[in-house]
Amino acid sequence: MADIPAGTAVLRQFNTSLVLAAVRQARRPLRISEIISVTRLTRPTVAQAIEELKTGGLVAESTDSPDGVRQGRPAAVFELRPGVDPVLGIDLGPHAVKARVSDLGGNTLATSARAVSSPHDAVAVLAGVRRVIDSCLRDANLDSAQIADVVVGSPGVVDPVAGRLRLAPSMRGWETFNITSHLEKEFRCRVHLENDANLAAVAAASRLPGRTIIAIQWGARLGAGIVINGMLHRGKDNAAGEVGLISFDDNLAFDRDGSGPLEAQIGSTGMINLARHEFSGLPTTRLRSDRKLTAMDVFSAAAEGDERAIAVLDYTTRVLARALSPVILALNPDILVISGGIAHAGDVLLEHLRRHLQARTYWVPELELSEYAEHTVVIGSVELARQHTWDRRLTAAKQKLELSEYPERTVANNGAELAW
Amino acid sequence: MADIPAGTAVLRQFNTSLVLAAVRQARRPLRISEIISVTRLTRPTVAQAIEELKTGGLVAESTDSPDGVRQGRPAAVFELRPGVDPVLGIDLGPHAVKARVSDLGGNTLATSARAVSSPHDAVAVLAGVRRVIDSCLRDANLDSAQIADVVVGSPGVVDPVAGRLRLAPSMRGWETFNITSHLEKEFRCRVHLENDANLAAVAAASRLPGRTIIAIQWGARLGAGIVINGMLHRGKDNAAGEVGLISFDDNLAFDRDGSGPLEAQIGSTGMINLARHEFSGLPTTRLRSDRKLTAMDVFSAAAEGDERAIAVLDYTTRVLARALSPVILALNPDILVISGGIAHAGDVLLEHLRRHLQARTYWVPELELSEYAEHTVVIGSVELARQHTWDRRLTAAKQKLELSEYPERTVANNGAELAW
DNA sequence: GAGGAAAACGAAACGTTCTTTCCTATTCCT
DNA sequence: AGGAATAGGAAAGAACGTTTCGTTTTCCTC
Repeated sequence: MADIPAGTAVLRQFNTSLVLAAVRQARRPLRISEIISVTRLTRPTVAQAIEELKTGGLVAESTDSPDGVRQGRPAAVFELRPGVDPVLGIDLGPHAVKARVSDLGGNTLATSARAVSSPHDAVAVLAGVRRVIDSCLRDANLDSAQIADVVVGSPGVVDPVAGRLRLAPSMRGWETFNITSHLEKEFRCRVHLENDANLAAVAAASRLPGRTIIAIQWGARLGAGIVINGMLHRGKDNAAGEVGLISFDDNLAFDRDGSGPLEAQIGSTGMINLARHEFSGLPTTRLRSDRKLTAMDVFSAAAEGDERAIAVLDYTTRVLARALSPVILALNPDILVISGGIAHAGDVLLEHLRRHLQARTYWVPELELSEYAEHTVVIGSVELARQHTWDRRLTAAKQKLELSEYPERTVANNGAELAW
Repeated sequence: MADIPAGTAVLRQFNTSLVLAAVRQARRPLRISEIISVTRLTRPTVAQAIEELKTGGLVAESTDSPDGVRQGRPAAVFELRPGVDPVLGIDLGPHAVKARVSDLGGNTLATSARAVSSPHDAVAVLAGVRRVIDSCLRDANLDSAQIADVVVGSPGVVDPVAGRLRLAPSMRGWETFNITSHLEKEFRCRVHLENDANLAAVAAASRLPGRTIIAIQWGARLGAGIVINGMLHRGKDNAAGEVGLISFDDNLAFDRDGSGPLEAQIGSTGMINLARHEFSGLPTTRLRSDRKLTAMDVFSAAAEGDERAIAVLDYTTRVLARALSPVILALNPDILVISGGIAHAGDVLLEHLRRHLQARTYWVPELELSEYAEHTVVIGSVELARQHTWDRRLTAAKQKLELSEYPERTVANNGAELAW
């Protein structure tokens, strides 16, 4: 019965968590009196909690002099200890592998990136992953055992139990490889695998707490991450956000490379085709018609006003608006964020998309380009890793207040153990 | 500083809430020893909390003898006191007005319904509302002052601040009438206005806690209620779920009666048109072709195997599948629930819908007809009212642990009040 | 330069709550 | 009728937060 002794100790834990949450939300060094007014606790309580957090290494006294009050004895100010609970985010992209280390407070401690030449070669990619990780750890002067959480971002649908990928046609060979358990051998913490569009949504949500966001990851594939009131929505079997599979006729046909109908049409290869064939009649000053035309060429040409590139943009945004308008009408999100290479097309993209959405959705959400550009997914992964770590640090107390499962029936049999 | 005295008293409140939550979740009379094992509190603590809840009138000792254990001194068992915190749900439907009273434990205390002949006449509808309310209160032997919460369901988009309707074309005249403040004069509690499809979703969610649900309210209009992991999603400006506005061409045109493109096509009038004109070439044994053909005729004919009616169903479910497949791909919900008159078509409806969804969504959610039939919206409204009441009863303690807003800056000016 | 005001910090007394421990009460089984 | 099993109750002890008071440090004014 006394397995988990509770009591007034949970009160202490709660108040400590409360103080920690206050320090977190402030995002600046805080004086004790400020914590008092925010948490509505009394001075001795706050002081004791701060003391506990200091000995636990979570907060530290800041050397900055407190601003604002200029009279009386200067207060000691406290902040999250820089460098505490370092977390690692990894972006397993189709073209490059990126890593980033951040601490609990959100300070970036190190970053690293490497181009990937053969994304289908799991061994080669894995070697690249190891190098960016090592580089980050070295730059941040950290040992792998100190990392508090790891999040790996990748295209494809993540298998929730096995930590592997399902339906990841752009990364052939990865479906059979369990990257999380592979990495967990090197770290003393959990390693989480997450869909890249979901991470783009998490990155956007970190700037827009509590809002409802649809983040479109628009590159070779087309995926969406959905954040509902600040919470990432993964859907049944982690399979939410597969908007690339939206089709306009009655057949869900997959491409040779595993693309769904929508991403085949308006993904980067589709856009190149449009520029080379469907809209080849339109004048262009910046697009070459040889085989080396890339999607990025189209984007930058559109940003510079090239007529043919803009026609491609107009067409693809119209198709995207057709595909997404049911989702927008159903969810009515606050913001639609576009990330991926196409974000380089700039405001032209948003203008066309807005026009097409206005024709179909009645309420058009705010439209935004991801300000993190090609770093969106790494940033999202460190952000998610930080969220995991925060959850662990803050819910230790709250878990004690949650209910256990109910026994089906209550049966006592002489002296033997009870049925729950 | 001592405005809100906290202390060990919050611990008491927490534990009391915990015990209350345990009694709630159990849905059967509970012995103290069961509460102990579920809450992991000690016996004196649980006993004290029960005592407090008993004097507060929330729980009562049940007269049923406890089952399971058949040895030793029989334990007292406790349950939510029947009749505590009665709540009122009202369905302001286009054809009928319904009311229902339930207590905190979910026991239905009274129901009432009245047909509405002229839904555009606000005065007449309001008179009907008053009669069903009076009837319910009389049957439940309650005074309006005892009602703990009121939820009114209605088609249309609910204005979040004013408690009025926006965009409610099927209920003309209601946009200018503030029904919540009108009713709040009679009750001593808040009156909430809520979209009917949202309430259908809440009704479904009460049977399926924690799941992600899309509830389609399919009648003259077409609306969706969306529940994400057990939480109702209202969207920006409460405007989520307006799937009736989905269009397949590039123009969002509204009908004469304010219907959106999709609901004009496959709403009940659209279905009647299909049965009378587009599919008039198909044989029918049960459908009349005069002016009095109703949508309900089509549904029941389809349930009985009528060829023409089934063709209508096949066409409309195909259109619905086209419209909803982007939403399903984006959210990947656990369940899609269909409510409204069309649910009378029975399993034929689901079979056709499933076939069309399979062609477009890769993962098809479970499909269900609302088992509450035409009472879905009233049931959802009492359910939401119960949720409101539970939130108030359980979060009294939790609010004390939330943070206040942060001051912009901390400035002290001699003796004057601080800047927060 | 001295005194006062303002703000921060520290410590002890006090009250409330939970936990622990022991004992009593009731019922069924042998 | 006695024992075992379960429920219920009461008192001692520990932990925590609150209150209250006094001390320290700095800036401002005279």
